[in-house]
Amino acid sequence: MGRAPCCDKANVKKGPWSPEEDAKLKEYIQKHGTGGNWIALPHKAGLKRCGKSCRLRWLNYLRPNIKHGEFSDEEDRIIFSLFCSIGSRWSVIAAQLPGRTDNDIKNHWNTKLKKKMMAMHNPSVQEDQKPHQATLLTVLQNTTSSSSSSPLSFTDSTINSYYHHHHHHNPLVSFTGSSSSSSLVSGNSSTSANSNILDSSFIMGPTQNQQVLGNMVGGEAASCSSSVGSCNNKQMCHVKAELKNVYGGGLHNYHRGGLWGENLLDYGIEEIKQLISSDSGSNFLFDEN
DNA sequence: AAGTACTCCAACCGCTTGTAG
DNA sequence: GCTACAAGCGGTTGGAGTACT
Repeated sequence: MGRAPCCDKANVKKGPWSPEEDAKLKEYIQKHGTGGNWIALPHKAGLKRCGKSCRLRWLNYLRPNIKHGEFSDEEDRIIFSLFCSIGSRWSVIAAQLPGRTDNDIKNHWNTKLKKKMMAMHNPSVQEDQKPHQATLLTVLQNTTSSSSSSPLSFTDSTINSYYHHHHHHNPLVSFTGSSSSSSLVSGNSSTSANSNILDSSFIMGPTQNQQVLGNMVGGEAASCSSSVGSCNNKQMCHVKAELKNVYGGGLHNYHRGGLWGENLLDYGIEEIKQLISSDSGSNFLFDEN
């Protein structure tokens, strides 16, 4: 059986795009748009390419306002922060970074940020160890104990200012803390003691509904180690449902009765710290298994 | 200078999701 | 509700470029 091919592979060119092909595709789309049908587009545009290939080329390279080149520290911070919140949902992360594509961010993560994170997580860690093996907790701890000049250190003001400036709403990472201490969670001993729990856990809201904030794509319990796309666990489905809320219903619907039982925006940074470092036996640290 | 190892990124593959009929 | 198809997505790969020995 198997899946039917999306196009006639025999008559389709593969590999790098030539400048001529780029020009054809760009010209066609600028004139006629995509028409909502990528499958038919290459034929109409006179290209011997798969529709998927055209779509990818357009979205990742030819589309106007695409930003190429170095990622700024601020972008790094945002990517890192969102990764901690929702995992490898590159398209969602890309939506928060105007001009960046999911592919771009994914590549950037895999080639740069992953290593930075591993270095922070454990300087002696082997290169081939997957970033998934780091926990949200350790990341946060490292993050917060780093100097503010670190590319991977966050400030609530940094993130807030970014979103206020660009998007008004940040559904996934919003801190209302006014403290300049720049930490989401303090790296205190109580959190350290819970690291093993967090290794295979999701961070849960303080309420009993046990909805998922998001996972750190970590650990076997999460079973999302290699592919979120193919991950069929219910946590991921839940994240997707929440994201749907975010983008479909807006921020205010997102947290209400959702992740935290109330709007996360209503929490100050200190309260968030408390939530995270609170009683290890509570539902806050909830091991799915 | 030549060979090898490593890095980066464009592009591909195949699975999931959305939707029209 | 079911099926088929297209779009979207995320993981993976291949090759070009660069660094190292």
